[in-house]
Amino acid sequence: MTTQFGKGCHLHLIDGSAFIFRAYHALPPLTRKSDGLPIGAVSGFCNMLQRYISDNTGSDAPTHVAVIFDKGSHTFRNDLYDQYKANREAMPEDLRPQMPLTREATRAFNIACHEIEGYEADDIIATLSVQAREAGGRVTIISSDKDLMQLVGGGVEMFDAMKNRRIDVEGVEEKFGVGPDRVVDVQALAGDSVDNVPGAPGIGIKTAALLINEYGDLETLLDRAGEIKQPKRRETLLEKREQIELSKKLVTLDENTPLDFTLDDLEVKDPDADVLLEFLAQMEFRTLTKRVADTLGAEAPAIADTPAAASSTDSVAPEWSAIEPDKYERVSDMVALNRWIAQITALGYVAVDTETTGLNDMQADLVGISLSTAPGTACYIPLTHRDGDSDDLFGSDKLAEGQLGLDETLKALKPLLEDPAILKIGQNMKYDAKIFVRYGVYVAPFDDTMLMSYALHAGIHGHGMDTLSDRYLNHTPIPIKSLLGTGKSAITFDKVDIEEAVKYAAEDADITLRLWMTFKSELHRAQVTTVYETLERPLSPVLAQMERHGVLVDRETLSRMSNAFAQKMAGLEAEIHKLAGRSFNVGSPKQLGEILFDEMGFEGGKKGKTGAYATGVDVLEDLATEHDLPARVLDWRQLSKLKSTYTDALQNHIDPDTGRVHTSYSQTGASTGRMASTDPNLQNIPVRTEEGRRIREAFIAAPGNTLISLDYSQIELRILAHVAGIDALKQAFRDGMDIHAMTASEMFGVPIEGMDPMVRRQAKAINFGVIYGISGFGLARNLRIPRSEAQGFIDRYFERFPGIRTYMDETVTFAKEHGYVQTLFGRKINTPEIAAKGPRAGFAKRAAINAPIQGTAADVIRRAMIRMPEAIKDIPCKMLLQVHDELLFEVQEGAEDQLIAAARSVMEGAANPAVHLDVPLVVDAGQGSNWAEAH
DNA sequence: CTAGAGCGCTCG
DNA sequence: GTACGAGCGCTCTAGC
Repeated sequence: MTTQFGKGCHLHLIDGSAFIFRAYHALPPLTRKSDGLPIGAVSGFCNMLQRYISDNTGSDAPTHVAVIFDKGSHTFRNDLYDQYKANREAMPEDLRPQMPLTREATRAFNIACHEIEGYEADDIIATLSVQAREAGGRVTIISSDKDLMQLVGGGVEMFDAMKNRRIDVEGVEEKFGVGPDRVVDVQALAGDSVDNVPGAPGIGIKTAALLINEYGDLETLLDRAGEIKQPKRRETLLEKREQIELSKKLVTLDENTPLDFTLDDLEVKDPDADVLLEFLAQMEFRTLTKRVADTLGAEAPAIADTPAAASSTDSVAPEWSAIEPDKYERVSDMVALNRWIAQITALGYVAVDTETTGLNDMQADLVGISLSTAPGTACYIPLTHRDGDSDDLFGSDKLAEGQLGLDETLKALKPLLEDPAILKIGQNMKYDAKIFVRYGVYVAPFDDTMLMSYALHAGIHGHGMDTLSDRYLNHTPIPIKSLLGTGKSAITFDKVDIEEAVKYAAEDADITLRLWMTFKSELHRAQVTTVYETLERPLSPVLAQMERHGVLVDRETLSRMSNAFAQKMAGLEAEIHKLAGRSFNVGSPKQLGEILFDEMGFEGGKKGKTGAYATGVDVLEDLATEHDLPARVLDWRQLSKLKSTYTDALQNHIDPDTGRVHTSYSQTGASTGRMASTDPNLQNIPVRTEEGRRIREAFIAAPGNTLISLDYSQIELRILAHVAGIDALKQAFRDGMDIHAMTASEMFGVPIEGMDPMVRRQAKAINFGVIYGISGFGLARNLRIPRSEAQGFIDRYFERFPGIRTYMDETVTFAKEHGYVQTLFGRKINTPEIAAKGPRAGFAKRAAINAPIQGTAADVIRRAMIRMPEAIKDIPCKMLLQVHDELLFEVQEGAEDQLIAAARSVMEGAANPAVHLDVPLVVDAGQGSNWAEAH
C-alpha cells in the first residue's frame, strides 16, 4: 500500500556521509574480532541509525525517509574550479572498506538509501527538499552542515542530531546574519577553507553579512562595490569579482539533480527483523544486536564466542543518556553531602574534579568540588564562591549564600578521598591532587583518564578533556571561557554564579566518569594496561612531589645578569644601527631582512611563506663572513634570548611563598613518552655555550645542601645498539670505549689513537643522525658539507653496520602495518601519518624510526623515577628535576656519596627485570653548590 | 586591545 | 622541502 507524497507528509533526509565521518572520528579504530575487518565507523553508524529510529516514533514521526550519500570524488564543481575540495585529506585507509557496509547497514534497517555519481549528497538533498516542498509536504534535514542551511524555510527545517537541536530560519539567521535565501551570497564572500572555496580574501561571515544586508544581494553589492568606504574591502571586491562569482556557483546547491527514484519510493517501512538482525550479527555487534532484538521482540541470533566476547567490539560505543547540565545536583547541606558519600562508599569509585581560582596549583585556592557516580549523575559542592552582584569593593569578598563550609566539607570528604578501597577518578589528577595536598588531603588510589588516553592514543590526538569528550562522547563541554571571559576582563572561578558553576563543574565530573568507562576496557584490548599501570599512573605522584618541592633559584644572581645583558645589548644595538645606516628594531626579523637584503644589497635572501626574508642563525652566520652587522646581530640575539627567556622570565616564576621555582611536568605532552616541562620550562636551560651555562649558577642548593646531577651516558645510542642488534656497537659499549671514535675508526679505517677530531665529529653527527632517521640532506646541512659527500658517509655507515638499515626498514614496515610502533616496554606510539603521501611521508618515517629509541630511553628513566622515592627514603634528600636523561637532586651535606650510590644503582638497573639489555647503562654523576657545578 | 601565526632559539 | 622530540618570547597582523 503506497501513499502519494503530498500535504501532511513529512520527509526526513539524513546526511549519511556526515553520519559516517562523525562515527569514524568518535570511536577508536575497532575491528571485527573474527577477521580483523575495520568496523568502528559501521558500528557508530548503526548505533546512530538505531538511536534515530527510536527517537522518531512519536506523533511527529516521518512518513518518508532516506539516507543520502556522496558518490565519487569528481562533481560538476570540480569542472568549474579544479581546486574545489583540493586540500581535503584522503579518506583514511581503514575507513574505505567500511563505506559499502554503511549502505548495506542502511538497507538492513529498511531505510531508502541513495547516491548519484557525480553529485554531492547536498545536491540530492536540495532536489528532494524542493520537490517535497512543492508537493505541500514538510522536510527535516538531519545534518548540521552549514552548506545545507540555504534550503531552510517554507516547511524545510534542519535537525542537528549531535546537539539535539532544530535549526529553523531564525537559527540560520543566527549563524549567517542573513536569511536562508541570502546564505549563498554570504558564503560566496566568506569562502570556505574546508572545501577550498576562495571567496573574498579578508572577508569573513560577519563582514559578508553586513555587506549583504546593506546592499540587498551579492549582485547589487558587486555592481556598486565602488561606493564602499573601506579602501581594502572596496579593492578586494572590485579585484576579486570573478572569484566571488565562481564561489557563489560552488556553494549554490543544484536543485535539479537527475533522480532515478521518486519521493513515493521513500515511504517509511518497518525493518525486517530477520534481515536486520542477521546483518548486525554478521558485523559481530553484540550489544546492539541484543538491543535491537529486544525492541523488535525477536530472538537475537548467536554470535560466535571469541575469547574477547566479554568486551565485544561495539561495547565502547556510548549508549548512555545524553549529557544534560540542567539535571546536575547542587550540594548545599550536610544531609545531601552525606547521601553522596554513602552512595560512593557503596559503589567503590567516584569521579572527582576541583574548581579553583587559577591554573597555578601552587597558588590557586579551592572554590568547589564536583563528584560523579554514574553517567548523568553528578553534583557540585560550591565552597568559596563570592557574592558577585555588588560593585562594592568589599562586598565582592563576601561568601555567597548556600554553601557548605570549606573545613567541614573537607573533613567529611577526606576519609573517602584517602580510602584505599575507593577509587578516585580524575582527568589530569596531578592537578587536583596537588590542590588537595595543600588542604591536607592525600588522594589515593586513583585512575587518570588523561593518562589512560595517552597510553591508548599517544600520537593520534590531544588528551585534554575537551578533545576527549568531543571524540569519544560526541559532546562539546561548556567552554570555561563562557564563564570566565578572556583577557583583562576575565574573572576567577570564585566569582562565577553558582547555578552556572554547577552545570559546568558537574559536567566535567560526568564526562570524566564516562571517559573512564570507555577507556577502562579499551586498555586491555589495546594491551596497554601494563604501560598505564606501571609507567603512567605511578609516575604522576612522583612528579607531583618534585613539582611541589621546587628548585631554589637566586633572584640576585639573575637580576645582576639581566642588568649586565641589558648594558651589552644597548652597546651592540648602537653599533648595529650605525652599521645599518639607520635605526630599526633589531628584534624584528622582518625589519632586519629588509635592511640586509633590500637596503644593504646582500645576495641570496630567501623569503618564507609570509613574504619576509629568513634571517635565522644559518643565514646570518654565512653573511657574518662578509660583514660585521650580521655578526653583531648574532651576538645581540644570544644576549636577548638569555635575558628575555631566562634571566628576566625566571624571576617571575619564583614562588612568593617558597622562594623556589616550581615547574609543571606534562606527562602527555610528547608523543614518545618523554615528559615536557612548562611554566617555566626547566628542560631547556642553556648549557652549550659558556655564557649561557652561567645561568645555571642561579640554580642553587639550599643552605647546608648540595645539588647532585646524575645523567645517563649515551642512552639512546645504547638502546639503538640493543634494538638493532649491532654487535660491534654493543661490544664497544661493554668495553667502555669512546663510541664516536670507534664508529669513525670502523667507517674510515683510521686508528682510534691520535684521531683527527674532525673525523670523530663527523662520526658523532652520523650516530645522532641515525637516531633521528638519517637523510643525506639533514646530515649535509648539519656538517655543512655537500649532500653527495654526506650520502657517501651514510652509505658507508650502512655497509659497515647493515643491522641499522634492517632495523629502520622493519620499523617502518611495522608502522605501516599496525599504525603504531612500540618501545621495549610495550608503550605504543601511534604513527597516523605513516600512510601519507608526499613530504609528509618522509617526516612520518623518520618519526617512526626515532620513536622506539627515544621512547625506550624515556621509559627507562621513568622506571628509575618511579622507584626512586623508595630507594632514597632514608637519605635526607629530594629529587628536584628531570631533563630527559638527567635527574637533579638536592641532598643534605654529608649524604652526597650515599645518594649517588643509591640513585645510580636505581638508574643503571632501571630496565630490569622487564627487559634485559645487551648493553650496560652507565650513569655519570656530578655535584656542587649550583647546577653549573653539578652538571 | 587581544588572539594567533610565524620566526627564532633554547634543551636532550 | 628534510634530520627526532619539546616550550616560550617577541613581532606582526587581523579582527573586535
